[in-house]
Amino acid sequence: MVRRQLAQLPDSPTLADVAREAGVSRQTVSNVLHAPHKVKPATQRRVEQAIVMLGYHPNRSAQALQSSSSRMIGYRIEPQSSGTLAGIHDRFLHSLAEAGRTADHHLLLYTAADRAAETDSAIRLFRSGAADAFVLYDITVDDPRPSALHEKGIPFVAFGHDDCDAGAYRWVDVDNVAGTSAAVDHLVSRGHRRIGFVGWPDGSAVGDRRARGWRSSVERHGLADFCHGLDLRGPDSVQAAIEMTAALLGRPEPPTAIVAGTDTLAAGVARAALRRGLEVGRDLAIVGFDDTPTAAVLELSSIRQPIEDVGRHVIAALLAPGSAPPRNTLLPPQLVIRSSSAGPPSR
Amino acid sequence: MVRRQLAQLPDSPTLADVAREAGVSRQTVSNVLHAPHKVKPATQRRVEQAIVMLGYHPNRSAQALQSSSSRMIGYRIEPQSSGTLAGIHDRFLHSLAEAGRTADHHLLLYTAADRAAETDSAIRLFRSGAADAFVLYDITVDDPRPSALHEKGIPFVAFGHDDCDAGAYRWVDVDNVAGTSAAVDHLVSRGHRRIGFVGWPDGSAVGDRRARGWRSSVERHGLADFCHGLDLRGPDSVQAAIEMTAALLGRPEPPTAIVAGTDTLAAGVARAALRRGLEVGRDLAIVGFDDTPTAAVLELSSIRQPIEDVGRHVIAALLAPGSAPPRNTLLPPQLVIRSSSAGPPSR
DNA sequence: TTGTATGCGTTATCAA
DNA sequence: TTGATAACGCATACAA
Repeated sequence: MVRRQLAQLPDSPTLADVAREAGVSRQTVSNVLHAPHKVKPATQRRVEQAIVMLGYHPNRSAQALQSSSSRMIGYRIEPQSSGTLAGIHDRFLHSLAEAGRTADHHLLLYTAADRAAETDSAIRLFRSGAADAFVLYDITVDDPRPSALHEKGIPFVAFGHDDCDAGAYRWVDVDNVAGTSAAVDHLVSRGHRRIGFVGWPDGSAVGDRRARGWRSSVERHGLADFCHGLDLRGPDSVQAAIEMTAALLGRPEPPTAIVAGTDTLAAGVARAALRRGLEVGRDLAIVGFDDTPTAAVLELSSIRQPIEDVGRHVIAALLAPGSAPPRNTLLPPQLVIRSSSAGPPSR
Repeated sequence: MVRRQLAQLPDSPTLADVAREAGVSRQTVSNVLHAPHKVKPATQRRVEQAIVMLGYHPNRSAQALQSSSSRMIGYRIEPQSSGTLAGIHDRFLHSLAEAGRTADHHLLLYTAADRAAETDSAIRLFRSGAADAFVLYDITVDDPRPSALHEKGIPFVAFGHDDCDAGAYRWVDVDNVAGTSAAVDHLVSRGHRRIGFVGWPDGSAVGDRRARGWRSSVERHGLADFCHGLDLRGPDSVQAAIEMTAALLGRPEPPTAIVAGTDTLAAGVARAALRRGLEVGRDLAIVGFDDTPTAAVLELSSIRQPIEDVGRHVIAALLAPGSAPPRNTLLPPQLVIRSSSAGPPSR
C-alpha cells in the first residue's frame, strides 16, 4: 500500500490478481502458463484474456527463488577489450545477448580488477544466485579461471581454449590456424612467394596458433626457403608493427606480402609501407586479422571471426545439460578480401 | 534434497544455516548484516565467523522478491554500435558496469530489433522485476523512448538529449558544441584560417551540435568569410568523407584544416588528402571526433568524450531519489592532439 | 480439471 | 537485545 502510493503507480499484477480476474485459482493460472493441456480450453481462454487485460508478467525474482535459477549469465567486461577481442568485443557481446534472448536468458555484466578478482566475483554471483553460469573469454595459456570455477562446480563455457587442458572444460573457439593459413593460401594464389608474418611473441594461445597457420601454409606451398626469417614478433601495437615491417622491408629480398596477427599490427604494416613510399595492395599486400572497423576504414583484407556463431554456440553449450560430455567447437573464420591484397606482387 | 544430489554439490548456505551455526535466530543474523548496532558485539562476532566459515552470501532472488527491487539496470545492446557510440561503446558499457558495481548494481543486457521493440522489452523487463531502471543511449531528435518509458513510470536516464524536450527527462551528455569549438580554437591557434567541416546531414541531435560548435567558433574568430562554403554534410562513412573532402580540396582556395564530425569521417578525410598527394598534418590538418582506436592508429587528433564520467553520472542519476528535480549534466570533452594537427598551415 | 497447502530465502513487524 | 511470525510471488505435490 505504502509502496503503491509512493511510486504513484499500481504494482504489477500477480498470479493471484489474474486468478481473481478470471475467477479461477492461482494454480489454474499457473497451469495455463506451464501445462496448458491440463486446462479446459474455455478456462484457458478466460485466463489468457485476464493476463492480457491486466498486463501480467511473471515475477522473475519469485521464479528465480522458487526454481533456484536466475536465468542470468554472468559476463565480465574488461576496461578495454584485450588482445584477441579488441575491436570485435561489441559483436561478441551482442551475439551472446541475442542468443540468450531466444532462450529467455539475459546477460549480467560485472567488472573485476584482474583474473583473481574475476573468479571471486563469479563465485559470489553464483553463490548469491545472481547468475547461473558464466562466459569466459580471452583464455590464455595456463589460465587460472577454468579450474577455479570448475572446482566450485560453477557452470561456464569459454570462448577460446588452451591446448594443455583442452579437454578439461567446455569451449568454443575460432580456428586461428585456419585463418592465417587461408591468408597465405590467398596470397600464394595471387602469385606471392615471399610472405612475411608479423605477430605476437610466442607464448599466447591465440598468437601461437596464428603464427602456426602462417608457417604451416608456407611450408605446405613449399615456400619455407623463400620465407625464412620473415617471421617477426612484438607487442600488439602500431608502433611495434612499424618497426618490424621496416626491418622486413629493409632486407635484401623483402617480402611482397605480409600477414599480420591482428588488424592493429596490419595498420602498422600499412603505415610502414606508406612511409617507405610503397602503395599498399600494389607494392605490398597485407592481410590482417579480426576484420575490425579499423580494417574496413583502411581497406585492409582481414580474417573475420564468425563471432555471431561463437555467441550462439557458447549459449547453446551453456544451456545444454551439464551431464553431457563436453562438446567443444572449432569454427572456421572467413577471409575478407579488400584492396590491400587485391593485386599481384610487383617484384 | 534431490537437487542437492543431482548437482553433486552443497546448496549455498542460507540465513538459517548461519543462524544454526552461530546458535542464534535468523533475524539476528539479518540484523548483523543490516542493523549491526542492534546486536551485542559478542553475538555479532559469532555470527560473522559463521558467515565466513560457511561462505554465506545473501540470496539475491529472495532479496529482490522481498524488497521488490532487483538491483539490475537494463541496457539494450545494439548489433553494431550506432552513430555516436561507434568505437567507444565498449568504454561506455564498462563505465556503467563499473559505476554500478560500487552501488551493488549490475547491468542486464538485452537486445531488440528496433526502438519500438526496445521499449516493449524494457516495459516487460520492468514489470517482471528483472530490472529496476534503464539506460538509454543514442538519443535522437523526437526519440520515442523517453516519453514511452516515462508514461509507464519506468525510471531511466539517457546518455544524450534532444533540445526539444530537454527538461522532460533526466540525461547526461557530452558538450558536443564545445568539442568542435575547441577543435577550431586549436586549429586557429596553429595559424589556420580556412577551416572546413565535414559532418552528418542536418537533423541529428549530435551532428547538429558538432556542426554548430564549428560554426560558432569560426564566427567568434572572425573567420566566417574564410570558411564560407567549407561546410559539407553526408553519411557517416569513409567513402562519403572522401568525396566531400575531394570537393573541398578542389576549390580555388581549399581549406588548410578540416574538422570532422566523427573519426570515421576523419579517416576518409585523411584518405582523400593522401590520394591528392597531401601529407596529413603538414599539408592538411585534421581533427576527428570520439578518439576511437581508429583515430589512434591513424594518428588523428580527435575530441575525446569523457565516457567514464558519463557512466558515473548516469548511474548516480539513476540511483538518486526519483523525486528530486532532474539534474541534467553536460560534460566537457577533451581535445587529444596527435600528428594530424600538429603543424602550421603550409599555404 | 481444479483447488489447497507448502516452501523457496529474505526482511519487516511485533512480542518477549 | 533477541526470537517468532507473516509476507513477497511463484510453482509443485497432492487432494478433491
